[in-house]
Amino acid sequence: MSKILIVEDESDIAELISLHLNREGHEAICIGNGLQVMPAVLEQHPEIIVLDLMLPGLDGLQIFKRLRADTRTAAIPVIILTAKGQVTDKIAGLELGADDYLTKPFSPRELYLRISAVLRRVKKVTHVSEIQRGRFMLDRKNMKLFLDGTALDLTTIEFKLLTTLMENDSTVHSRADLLRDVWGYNSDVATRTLDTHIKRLREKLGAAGEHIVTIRGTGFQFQTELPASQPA
Amino acid sequence: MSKILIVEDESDIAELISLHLNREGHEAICIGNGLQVMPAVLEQHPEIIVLDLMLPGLDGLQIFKRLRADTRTAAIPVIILTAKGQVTDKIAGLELGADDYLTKPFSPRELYLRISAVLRRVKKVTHVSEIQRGRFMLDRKNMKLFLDGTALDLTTIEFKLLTTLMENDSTVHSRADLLRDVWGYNSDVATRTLDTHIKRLREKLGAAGEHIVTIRGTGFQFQTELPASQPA
DNA sequence: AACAAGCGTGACGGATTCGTCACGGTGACA
DNA sequence: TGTCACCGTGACGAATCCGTCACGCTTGTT
Repeated sequence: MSKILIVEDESDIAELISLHLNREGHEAICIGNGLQVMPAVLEQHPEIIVLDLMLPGLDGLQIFKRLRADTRTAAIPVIILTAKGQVTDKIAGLELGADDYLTKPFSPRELYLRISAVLRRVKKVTHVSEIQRGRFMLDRKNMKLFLDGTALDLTTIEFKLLTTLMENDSTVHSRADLLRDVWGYNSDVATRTLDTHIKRLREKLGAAGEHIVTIRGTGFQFQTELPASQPA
Repeated sequence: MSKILIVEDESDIAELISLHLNREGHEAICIGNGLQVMPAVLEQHPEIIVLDLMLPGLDGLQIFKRLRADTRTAAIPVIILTAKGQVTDKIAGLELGADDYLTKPFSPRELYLRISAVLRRVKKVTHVSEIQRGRFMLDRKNMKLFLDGTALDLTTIEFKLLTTLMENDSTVHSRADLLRDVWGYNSDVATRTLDTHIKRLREKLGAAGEHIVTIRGTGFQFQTELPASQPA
């Protein structure tokens, strides 16, 4: 399905991941040496890079910065692996432009889910500046929402929240996912904050607020097509 | 160069515009009847639509709404023509998702400039979610600016302002242009507001603020490459 | 050199926005 | 049917953001 570059020096971990990804239909390329990353990326054109920060020799952060600094590689999504507790403050300070972030130890399944999420996001989003969903039209460029052709003003957070929901409509976004996508990694917003913003969004959408559906115990979902309502 | 659809019932005006655009290397197609707009757009695939709001029969606003409601035509830039004073409140209320806006009477030259500006914007912007300029990387999707790899937080206006400047770097953006692009048409911000925001931007960029250059008497400009500084 | 227009800058008040909390309602499950 | 986790909602304070103004410097022109 997709080509994935894995930068990881511990060969057993790399192999485990690779095996699992292959089984899921992805093509995994493993690299243990940091110095080979740049050439490998330029040659192989992976769709995603999984980067372990703990590498012998070259620092993982350095690699990451170089990837982001080069025009040819800046757009490639990167998922960062790090040991628990290690360099977390450094990362927080960097506010890294990584697309996701995973702390060891983790299960291959977990990594696979993250990769899927990133792929989903990237493939749908990149190269589309306007999202059309039924009566809704989201204009990223001007940060505006059009409902039946009339413009609605949204705040920054409301816009990001709705964008995230609409990018992948009809899929359930868990609370954790939304918090991560909208607020970022190092966010310590309280539990009810998300609910409050969902509520404000629904308010602004008026009757169309029904398109934002609560999936109890899981999260929220944007439904472009509403199911036929039952008569009272 | 580009195919442009002109919807205008006064044939002399349409011809004048058409002539001028042809001379500038564009292909102009004229339509006088509102009902023919949709089929013409679907057949001809114009890059830009110039739409007169004052049409016999079908209302220009209706046409505009239909264009925006249809997925196949929603992304096409529209420049709206209107007589002075006419329906302005209606338009303000709509906050129309038009790409530009011209009040009659206007010179063909003026329209041409607007068209050029829109084309420039659209061609560069659409389909690119990240802008790379030297040490800067603008991430529209997450509304973040990366300077040498580290993230900077910008407010909504700051982000739009910088985006506008960076989209077309090394070209001078007049104050009027910036006010229009960042604040929108119906904005009544005072003269110094723009200056203040430019200042705040420069502050946040730190030393890199020098990339935002003042063109005295004209406007501002983003220079990706700074000229070699003179020794004191 | 003197003047005027254009621009940079600091300060300030109002408006918006955001996160948090408490409370009540609702659905799921035993 | 009762209990509990989960969710909706209103209110509130703090923080941020934004537009405006006044003042002074700079630039270029006469």
